[in-house]
Amino acid sequence: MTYDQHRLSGIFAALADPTRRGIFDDLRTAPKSVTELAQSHPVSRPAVSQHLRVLESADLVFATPQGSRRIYAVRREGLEDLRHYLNGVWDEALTAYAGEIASLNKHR
Amino acid sequence: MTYDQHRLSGIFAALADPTRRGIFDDLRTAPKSVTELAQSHPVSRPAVSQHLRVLESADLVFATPQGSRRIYAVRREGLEDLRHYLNGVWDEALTAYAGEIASLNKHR
DNA sequence: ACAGCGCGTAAGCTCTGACTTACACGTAAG
DNA sequence: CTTACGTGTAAGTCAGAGCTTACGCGCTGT
Repeated sequence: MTYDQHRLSGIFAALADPTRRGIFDDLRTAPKSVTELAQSHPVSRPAVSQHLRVLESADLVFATPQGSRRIYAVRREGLEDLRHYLNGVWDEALTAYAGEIASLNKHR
Repeated sequence: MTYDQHRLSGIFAALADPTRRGIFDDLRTAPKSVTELAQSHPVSRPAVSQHLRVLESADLVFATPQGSRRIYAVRREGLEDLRHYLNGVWDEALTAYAGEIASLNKHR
């Protein structure tokens, strides 16, 4: 359980940075090389490499060496934990909770 | 569109920190006061206040003054943007993308 | 009215993270 | 083989995040 929490933090942190999420979103369209990504984003190429490292560590992206280039592509399964978390927030004791809120507002 | 991006970053950043997400998860069970939250988490009370401020800025939480105390509760609608984003990642040109991956693996 | 609780905020410290330039190495191409 | 390309990594800088203690203020209750 705690281990999943660590994974979740990794995913959230990876997607929190605008530049990095921009790269991720860019890859959602089609797989691309590092220099190709660097041209579409206002940071240096090493910065892109570092962002990709973070995304890869969070299992959100994977690389496929092709000649001297490395083609990066998104890994949708990496978002499953996030989806589980989201679902958990939504369908968790909804009615009981709504009741508490109601009584809270009533007493104020 | 870009404005939503900013909101998204706020949500991701807010939930990226383990302590802060722990507080949020704690509130999912039931609304609680600040000192109550501080007792359940290994940080000082002011730290909890600061975390709550971040969560509130991200529209993930709201406060209800009750006497001298402030009762915090989760705000599930605050996660809608996140849900939209998640859905967007999943059902976005799935077939076309799969085709690219296939040809990529073939050529390597 | 006055002592105390509950909370927010300011000030300050430390550590992480995003970025840069410089370097090293494998692959491709002449 | 040598030149150029594509990439990862090291080193260093700078801003910001998370935490603490100290303080101030409104509400509570005796």
